[in-house]
Amino acid sequence: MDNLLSLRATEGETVMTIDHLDARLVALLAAEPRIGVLECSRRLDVARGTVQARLDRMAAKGVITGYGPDIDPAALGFDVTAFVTLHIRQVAGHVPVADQLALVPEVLEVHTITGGGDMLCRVVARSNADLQRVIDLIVDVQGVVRTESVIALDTPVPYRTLPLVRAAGG
Amino acid sequence: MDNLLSLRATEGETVMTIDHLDARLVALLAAEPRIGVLECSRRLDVARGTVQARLDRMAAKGVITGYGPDIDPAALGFDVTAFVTLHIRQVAGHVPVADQLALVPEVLEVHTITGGGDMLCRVVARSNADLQRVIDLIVDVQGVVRTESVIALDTPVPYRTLPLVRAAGG
DNA sequence: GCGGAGACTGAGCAAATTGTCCACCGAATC
DNA sequence: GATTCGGTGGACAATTTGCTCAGTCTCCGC
Repeated sequence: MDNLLSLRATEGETVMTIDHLDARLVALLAAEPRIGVLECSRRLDVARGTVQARLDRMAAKGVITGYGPDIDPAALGFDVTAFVTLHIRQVAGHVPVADQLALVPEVLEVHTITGGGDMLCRVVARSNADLQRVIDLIVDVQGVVRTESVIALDTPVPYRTLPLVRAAGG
Repeated sequence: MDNLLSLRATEGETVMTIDHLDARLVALLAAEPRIGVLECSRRLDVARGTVQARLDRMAAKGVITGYGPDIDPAALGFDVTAFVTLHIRQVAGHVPVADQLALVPEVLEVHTITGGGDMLCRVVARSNADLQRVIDLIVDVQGVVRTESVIALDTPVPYRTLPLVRAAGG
Protein backbone atom coordinates (compact mmCIF):
# COMPACT_ATOMS: atom_id res chain seq x y z
CA MET A 1 0.00 0.00 0.00
CA ASP A 2 1.32 3.38 -0.91
CA ASN A 3 -1.43 5.45 0.64
CA LEU A 4 -0.15 5.99 4.13
CA LEU A 5 -1.27 8.98 6.04
CA SER A 6 0.48 10.24 9.06
CA LEU A 7 -1.58 11.64 11.87
CA ARG A 8 -0.89 14.77 13.81
CA ALA A 9 -1.75 15.75 17.33
CA THR A 10 -4.51 18.19 16.52
CA GLU A 11 -7.73 16.81 15.14
CA GLY A 12 -8.22 17.64 11.51
CA GLU A 13 -4.60 18.61 11.07
CA THR A 14 -3.80 15.63 8.99
CA VAL A 15 -0.89 15.59 6.67
CA MET A 16 -1.72 13.38 3.81
CA THR A 17 0.52 11.57 1.48
CA ILE A 18 -0.65 11.65 -2.10
CA ASP A 19 0.28 8.98 -4.56
CA HIS A 20 0.60 9.13 -8.29
CA LEU A 21 -2.99 8.14 -8.94
CA ASP A 22 -4.27 10.88 -6.65
CA ALA A 23 -2.12 13.41 -8.44
CA ARG A 24 -3.35 12.30 -11.84
CA LEU A 25 -6.91 12.38 -10.61
CA VAL A 26 -6.59 15.92 -9.35
CA ALA A 27 -4.85 16.97 -12.53
CA LEU A 28 -7.60 15.42 -14.60
CA LEU A 29 -10.34 17.12 -12.65
CA ALA A 30 -8.50 20.40 -12.81
CA ALA A 31 -8.18 20.13 -16.57
CA GLU A 32 -11.76 19.06 -17.22
CA PRO A 33 -13.76 19.88 -14.15
CA ARG A 34 -17.16 18.93 -15.45
CA ILE A 35 -16.41 15.30 -16.10
CA GLY A 36 -17.86 12.87 -13.61
CA VAL A 37 -16.51 10.04 -11.56
CA LEU A 38 -17.28 7.50 -14.22
CA GLU A 39 -15.44 9.39 -16.91
CA CYS A 40 -12.47 9.81 -14.58
CA SER A 41 -12.31 6.10 -13.97
CA ARG A 42 -12.26 5.50 -17.70
CA ARG A 43 -9.54 8.04 -18.35
CA LEU A 44 -7.37 6.78 -15.53
CA ASP A 45 -8.13 3.19 -16.34
CA VAL A 46 -9.21 2.21 -12.86
CA ALA A 47 -12.50 1.11 -11.35
CA ARG A 48 -15.15 3.66 -10.58
CA GLY A 49 -15.16 2.75 -6.92
CA THR A 50 -11.47 3.54 -6.74
CA VAL A 51 -11.95 7.04 -8.05
CA GLN A 52 -14.83 7.58 -5.70
CA ALA A 53 -12.80 6.33 -2.75
CA ARG A 54 -9.84 8.54 -3.63
CA LEU A 55 -11.96 11.63 -3.94
CA ASP A 56 -13.76 10.87 -0.69
CA ARG A 57 -10.49 10.35 1.08
CA MET A 58 -8.92 13.55 -0.21
CA ALA A 59 -12.03 15.49 0.67
CA ALA A 60 -12.11 13.95 4.15
CA LYS A 61 -8.47 14.78 4.77
CA GLY A 62 -8.91 18.34 3.61
CA VAL A 63 -6.70 18.14 0.57
CA ILE A 64 -9.65 18.95 -1.64
CA THR A 65 -11.55 21.72 0.06
CA GLY A 66 -14.16 22.28 -2.58
CA TYR A 67 -15.01 22.42 -6.23
CA GLY A 68 -15.22 26.04 -7.24
CA PRO A 69 -16.79 27.69 -9.14
CA ASP A 70 -13.68 29.78 -9.75
CA ILE A 71 -14.50 33.41 -10.29
CA ASP A 72 -12.37 35.80 -12.31
CA PRO A 73 -12.69 39.24 -10.73
CA ALA A 74 -11.34 40.83 -13.89
CA ALA A 75 -14.28 39.47 -15.87
CA LEU A 76 -16.57 41.22 -13.42
CA GLY A 77 -14.81 44.48 -14.10
CA PHE A 78 -12.34 44.36 -11.23
CA ASP A 79 -9.28 44.73 -13.39
CA VAL A 80 -6.91 46.08 -10.80
CA THR A 81 -5.26 43.81 -8.26
CA ALA A 82 -3.15 45.23 -5.47
CA PHE A 83 -1.36 43.99 -2.39
CA VAL A 84 -1.76 46.25 0.60
CA THR A 85 0.53 46.02 3.60
CA LEU A 86 -1.08 47.25 6.80
CA HIS A 87 0.54 48.71 9.84
CA ILE A 88 -1.80 48.49 12.78
CA ARG A 89 -2.01 49.74 16.32
CA GLN A 90 -1.03 46.70 18.27
CA VAL A 91 -3.11 47.29 21.38
CA ALA A 92 -6.27 45.57 20.25
CA GLY A 93 -4.63 42.83 18.22
CA HIS A 94 -5.21 41.70 14.69
CA VAL A 95 -8.60 40.11 15.07
CA PRO A 96 -10.86 43.15 15.11
CA VAL A 97 -8.99 44.61 12.17
CA ALA A 98 -9.35 41.41 10.18
CA ASP A 99 -13.04 41.31 11.02
CA GLN A 100 -13.51 44.78 9.62
CA LEU A 101 -11.46 44.01 6.53
CA ALA A 102 -13.61 40.95 5.92
CA LEU A 103 -16.57 43.26 5.49
CA VAL A 104 -15.03 44.86 2.42
CA PRO A 105 -15.94 42.78 -0.63
CA GLU A 106 -12.91 43.97 -2.55
CA VAL A 107 -10.61 42.48 0.06
CA LEU A 108 -10.04 38.98 -1.27
CA GLU A 109 -7.73 37.67 1.40
CA VAL A 110 -5.92 38.78 4.52
CA HIS A 111 -2.80 37.44 6.19
CA THR A 112 -0.91 38.42 9.27
CA ILE A 113 2.75 38.57 8.45
CA THR A 114 6.27 38.82 9.71
CA GLY A 115 8.53 41.68 8.77
CA GLY A 116 7.95 45.37 8.44
CA GLY A 117 4.18 45.27 8.17
CA ASP A 118 1.57 43.61 10.31
CA MET A 119 -0.93 42.40 7.78
CA LEU A 120 -1.01 41.81 4.07
CA CYS A 121 -4.15 41.82 2.05
CA ARG A 122 -4.99 41.27 -1.55
CA VAL A 123 -7.57 43.63 -2.93
CA VAL A 124 -9.20 44.25 -6.28
CA ALA A 125 -10.77 47.37 -7.75
CA ARG A 126 -12.45 48.52 -10.93
CA SER A 127 -9.71 51.01 -11.77
CA ASN A 128 -6.83 52.81 -10.20
CA ALA A 129 -9.21 55.51 -9.09
CA ASP A 130 -11.46 52.89 -7.60
CA LEU A 131 -8.46 51.38 -5.85
CA GLN A 132 -8.10 54.64 -3.99
CA ARG A 133 -11.63 54.21 -2.71
CA VAL A 134 -10.90 50.67 -1.54
CA ILE A 135 -7.69 51.72 0.17
CA ASP A 136 -9.57 54.51 1.88
CA LEU A 137 -12.00 51.95 3.20
CA ILE A 138 -9.09 49.99 4.59
CA VAL A 139 -7.39 52.98 6.13
CA ASP A 140 -10.64 53.89 7.82
CA VAL A 141 -10.70 50.58 9.65
CA GLN A 142 -10.21 51.06 13.38
CA GLY A 143 -6.66 50.20 14.35
CA VAL A 144 -5.11 50.66 10.92
CA VAL A 145 -2.33 53.21 11.18
CA ARG A 146 -0.81 53.19 7.74
CA THR A 147 -0.86 51.24 4.51
CA GLU A 148 1.51 50.59 1.66
CA SER A 149 0.22 49.35 -1.64
CA VAL A 150 1.77 47.71 -4.61
CA ILE A 151 -0.25 47.20 -7.74
CA ALA A 152 -0.02 43.98 -9.68
CA LEU A 153 0.78 45.01 -13.24
CA ASP A 154 0.76 41.56 -14.73
CA THR A 155 0.38 38.01 -13.55
CA PRO A 156 2.82 35.82 -15.46
CA VAL A 157 1.98 32.85 -13.23
CA PRO A 158 -1.64 32.80 -12.09
CA TYR A 159 -2.53 30.96 -8.92
CA ARG A 160 -2.04 27.26 -9.36
CA THR A 161 -1.57 24.17 -7.24
CA LEU A 162 -1.17 21.46 -9.84
CA PRO A 163 2.62 21.53 -9.94
CA LEU A 164 2.58 21.22 -6.18
CA VAL A 165 0.22 18.27 -6.34
CA ARG A 166 2.43 16.65 -8.92
CA ALA A 167 5.48 17.26 -6.77
CA ALA A 168 3.73 15.81 -3.75
CA GLY A 169 2.25 12.91 -5.63
CA GLY A 170 5.28 11.61 -7.46
CA MET B 1 -33.55 42.58 -19.31
CA ASP B 2 -30.99 43.26 -16.63
CA ASN B 3 -28.22 41.17 -18.09
CA LEU B 4 -26.50 43.68 -20.26
CA LEU B 5 -22.92 43.15 -21.11
CA SER B 6 -20.70 45.84 -22.35
CA LEU B 7 -18.06 44.97 -24.86
CA ARG B 8 -14.49 46.07 -24.80
CA ALA B 9 -12.04 46.60 -27.56
CA THR B 10 -9.97 43.49 -27.04
CA GLU B 11 -11.57 40.18 -27.86
CA GLY B 12 -12.41 38.18 -24.79
CA GLU B 13 -12.06 41.17 -22.53
CA THR B 14 -15.69 41.32 -21.76
CA VAL B 15 -16.95 43.02 -18.68
CA MET B 16 -20.05 41.30 -17.59
CA THR B 17 -22.84 42.57 -15.48
CA ILE B 18 -24.13 40.06 -13.00
CA ASP B 19 -27.65 40.12 -11.65
CA HIS B 20 -29.02 38.90 -8.40
CA LEU B 21 -29.87 35.46 -9.73
CA ASP B 22 -26.34 34.99 -11.04
CA ALA B 23 -24.93 35.96 -7.69
CA ARG B 24 -27.21 33.58 -5.85
CA LEU B 25 -26.33 30.83 -8.26
CA VAL B 26 -22.62 31.29 -7.75
CA ALA B 27 -23.08 31.49 -4.00
CA LEU B 28 -25.10 28.30 -4.04
CA LEU B 29 -22.53 26.44 -6.09
CA ALA B 30 -19.77 27.73 -3.89
CA ALA B 31 -21.55 26.54 -0.79
CA GLU B 32 -22.47 23.11 -2.12
CA PRO B 33 -20.33 22.46 -5.15
CA ARG B 34 -21.40 18.94 -5.87
CA ILE B 35 -25.06 19.68 -6.47
CA GLY B 36 -26.13 19.61 -10.07
CA VAL B 37 -27.99 21.94 -12.34
CA LEU B 38 -31.31 20.38 -11.48
CA GLU B 39 -30.83 20.79 -7.77
CA CYS B 40 -29.77 24.40 -8.30
CA SER B 41 -32.92 25.13 -10.21
CA ARG B 42 -34.97 23.71 -7.37
CA ARG B 43 -33.15 25.69 -4.71
CA LEU B 44 -33.35 28.92 -6.63
CA ASP B 45 -36.90 28.24 -7.71
CA VAL B 46 -36.29 28.78 -11.41
CA ALA B 47 -36.41 26.50 -14.43
CA ARG B 48 -33.53 24.18 -15.11
CA GLY B 49 -32.93 25.73 -18.49
CA THR B 50 -32.45 29.09 -16.83
CA VAL B 51 -29.74 27.79 -14.55
CA GLN B 52 -28.06 26.08 -17.45
CA ALA B 53 -28.19 29.24 -19.53
CA ARG B 54 -26.79 31.38 -16.73
CA LEU B 55 -23.91 29.03 -16.11
CA ASP B 56 -23.13 28.77 -19.80
CA ARG B 57 -23.19 32.51 -20.13
CA MET B 58 -20.91 33.12 -17.16
CA ALA B 59 -18.53 30.46 -18.36
CA ALA B 60 -18.54 31.93 -21.86
CA LYS B 61 -17.83 35.41 -20.55
CA GLY B 62 -15.00 34.21 -18.38
CA VAL B 63 -16.60 35.02 -15.06
CA ILE B 64 -16.51 31.36 -14.12
CA THR B 65 -13.13 30.08 -15.19
CA GLY B 66 -13.46 26.58 -13.86
CA TYR B 67 -14.73 24.29 -11.16
CA GLY B 68 -11.80 23.40 -8.97
CA PRO B 69 -10.94 21.04 -7.34
CA ASP B 70 -9.57 23.43 -4.74
CA ILE B 71 -6.41 22.11 -3.15
CA ASP B 72 -5.24 23.00 0.32
CA PRO B 73 -1.43 23.02 0.29
CA ALA B 74 -1.40 22.83 4.09
CA ALA B 75 -3.20 19.49 3.98
CA LEU B 76 -0.42 18.23 1.76
CA GLY B 77 2.13 19.25 4.34
CA PHE B 78 2.99 22.66 2.94
CA ASP B 79 2.17 24.53 6.10
CA VAL B 80 4.26 27.60 5.48
CA THR B 81 3.10 30.34 3.15
CA ALA B 82 5.31 33.25 2.28
CA PHE B 83 5.30 36.24 -0.02
CA VAL B 84 8.59 36.88 -1.71
CA THR B 85 9.40 40.20 -3.32
CA LEU B 86 11.95 39.91 -6.10
CA HIS B 87 14.40 42.47 -7.35
CA ILE B 88 15.58 41.54 -10.79
CA ARG B 89 18.18 42.65 -13.25
CA GLN B 90 16.11 44.64 -15.71
CA VAL B 91 18.11 43.97 -18.84
CA ALA B 92 16.36 40.78 -19.90
CA GLY B 93 12.91 41.70 -18.69
CA HIS B 94 10.48 39.85 -16.48
CA VAL B 95 9.49 37.07 -18.81
CA PRO B 96 12.49 34.75 -18.53
CA VAL B 97 12.45 35.14 -14.77
CA ALA B 98 8.77 34.29 -14.59
CA ASP B 99 9.33 31.30 -16.80
CA GLN B 100 11.97 29.97 -14.45
CA LEU B 101 9.82 30.65 -11.40
CA ALA B 102 6.99 28.74 -13.01
CA LEU B 103 9.18 25.65 -12.93
CA VAL B 104 9.23 25.67 -9.14
CA PRO B 105 6.18 23.80 -7.86
CA GLU B 106 6.22 25.67 -4.56
CA VAL B 107 5.72 28.96 -6.39
CA LEU B 108 1.95 29.27 -6.49
CA GLU B 109 1.65 32.60 -8.26
CA VAL B 110 3.77 35.39 -9.63
CA HIS B 111 2.95 39.02 -10.27
CA THR B 112 4.92 41.89 -11.62
CA ILE B 113 4.40 44.87 -9.40
CA THR B 114 4.84 48.57 -8.91
CA GLY B 115 6.87 49.99 -6.09
CA GLY B 116 10.16 48.94 -4.54
CA GLY B 117 10.29 45.42 -5.89
CA ASP B 118 9.86 44.08 -9.36
CA MET B 119 7.94 40.88 -8.81
CA LEU B 120 5.92 39.38 -6.03
CA CYS B 121 5.37 35.70 -5.65
CA ARG B 122 3.48 33.54 -3.27
CA VAL B 123 5.29 30.40 -2.23
CA VAL B 124 4.63 27.52 0.11
CA ALA B 125 7.00 25.21 1.92
CA ARG B 126 6.91 22.28 4.32
CA SER B 127 8.60 24.19 7.13
CA ASN B 128 10.63 27.28 7.75
CA ALA B 129 13.73 25.31 6.96
CA ASP B 130 12.14 24.11 3.77
CA LEU B 131 11.24 27.68 2.93
CA GLN B 132 14.91 28.46 2.86
CA ARG B 133 15.36 25.81 0.22
CA VAL B 134 12.54 27.27 -1.87
CA ILE B 135 13.91 30.78 -1.54
CA ASP B 136 17.32 29.51 -2.58
CA LEU B 137 15.72 28.06 -5.69
CA ILE B 138 14.25 31.45 -6.43
CA VAL B 139 17.45 33.34 -5.79
CA ASP B 140 19.24 30.98 -8.13
CA VAL B 141 16.98 31.98 -10.99
CA GLN B 142 18.92 33.89 -13.66
CA GLY B 143 18.19 37.58 -13.34
CA VAL B 144 17.10 37.58 -9.73
CA VAL B 145 19.28 39.97 -7.79
CA ARG B 146 17.74 39.97 -4.35
CA THR B 147 14.65 38.80 -2.52
CA GLU B 148 12.69 39.88 0.52
CA SER B 149 10.35 37.48 2.19
CA VAL B 150 7.51 37.85 4.60
CA ILE B 151 5.96 34.78 6.14
CA ALA B 152 2.21 34.52 6.52
CA LEU B 153 1.62 33.71 10.17
CA ASP B 154 -2.11 33.40 9.99
CA THR B 155 -4.83 33.86 7.42
CA PRO B 156 -7.81 35.50 9.08
CA VAL B 157 -9.52 35.93 5.71
CA PRO B 158 -8.80 33.10 3.29
CA TYR B 159 -9.10 33.76 -0.43
CA ARG B 160 -12.69 34.37 -1.35
CA THR B 161 -14.69 35.94 -4.13
CA LEU B 162 -18.25 35.51 -2.93
CA PRO B 163 -18.54 38.91 -1.29
CA LEU B 164 -17.31 40.43 -4.50
CA VAL B 165 -19.85 38.50 -6.52
CA ARG B 166 -22.57 39.61 -4.16
CA ALA B 167 -21.40 43.18 -4.43
CA ALA B 168 -21.34 42.97 -8.20
CA GLY B 169 -24.63 41.12 -8.41
CA GLY B 170 -26.80 43.16 -6.10
C1' DG C 1 3.70 -19.54 7.36
C1' DC C 2 -1.06 -17.98 8.59
C1' DG C 3 -4.45 -14.88 9.08
C1' DG C 4 -6.30 -10.19 8.86
C1' DA C 5 -6.73 -5.42 7.03
C1' DG C 6 -6.99 -2.39 3.36
C1' DA C 7 -7.30 -1.35 -1.55
C1' DC C 8 -8.91 -2.44 -6.03
C1' DT C 9 -11.87 -4.77 -9.37
C1' DG C 10 -15.96 -5.87 -11.86
C1' DA C 11 -20.58 -6.35 -11.67
C1' DG C 12 -25.43 -5.21 -10.83
C1' DC C 13 -29.45 -2.33 -9.62
C1' DA C 14 -32.85 1.40 -8.99
C1' DA C 15 -33.02 6.26 -8.94
C1' DA C 16 -31.60 10.53 -10.41
C1' DT C 17 -29.47 13.70 -13.58
C1' DT C 18 -28.01 15.27 -18.00
C1' DG C 19 -28.32 16.93 -22.68
C1' DT C 20 -31.37 18.30 -25.86
C1' DC C 21 -35.40 19.11 -27.91
C1' DC C 22 -40.05 21.66 -28.13
C1' DA C 23 -43.97 25.26 -27.76
C1' DC C 24 -45.49 29.14 -25.29
C1' DC C 25 -45.37 33.51 -22.70
C1' DG C 26 -44.11 38.31 -21.43
C1' DA C 27 -41.23 42.33 -21.82
C1' DA C 28 -38.39 45.20 -24.20
C1' DT C 29 -36.82 46.76 -28.92
C1' DC C 30 -37.22 48.48 -33.46
C1' DG D 1 -47.16 45.54 -35.10
C1' DA D 2 -43.36 42.35 -35.58
C1' DT D 3 -39.15 40.67 -33.70
C1' DT D 4 -35.90 39.28 -30.33
C1' DC D 5 -34.59 37.63 -25.97
C1' DG D 6 -34.99 35.38 -21.58
C1' DG D 7 -37.66 32.50 -18.96
C1' DT D 8 -41.07 28.49 -18.26
C1' DG D 9 -42.63 23.80 -18.22
C1' DG D 10 -42.68 19.55 -20.31
C1' DA D 11 -40.85 15.65 -22.64
C1' DC D 12 -37.36 12.12 -24.17
C1' DA D 13 -33.44 8.83 -24.35
C1' DA D 14 -28.93 8.19 -22.62
C1' DT D 15 -25.96 8.54 -19.06
C1' DT D 16 -24.42 8.77 -14.44
C1' DT D 17 -24.86 8.26 -9.66
C1' DG D 18 -25.09 5.99 -5.15
C1' DC D 19 -24.86 1.80 -3.20
C1' DT D 20 -23.94 -2.99 -2.49
C1' DC D 21 -21.70 -7.32 -3.24
C1' DA D 22 -18.17 -10.93 -3.78
C1' DG D 23 -13.56 -11.99 -5.15
C1' DT D 24 -8.57 -10.95 -5.55
C1' DC D 25 -4.22 -9.01 -4.26
C1' DT D 26 -0.53 -7.19 -1.38
C1' DC D 27 1.34 -5.67 2.76
C1' DC D 28 1.98 -6.39 7.79
C1' DG D 29 2.08 -8.39 12.29
C1' DC D 30 1.90 -12.50 15.04
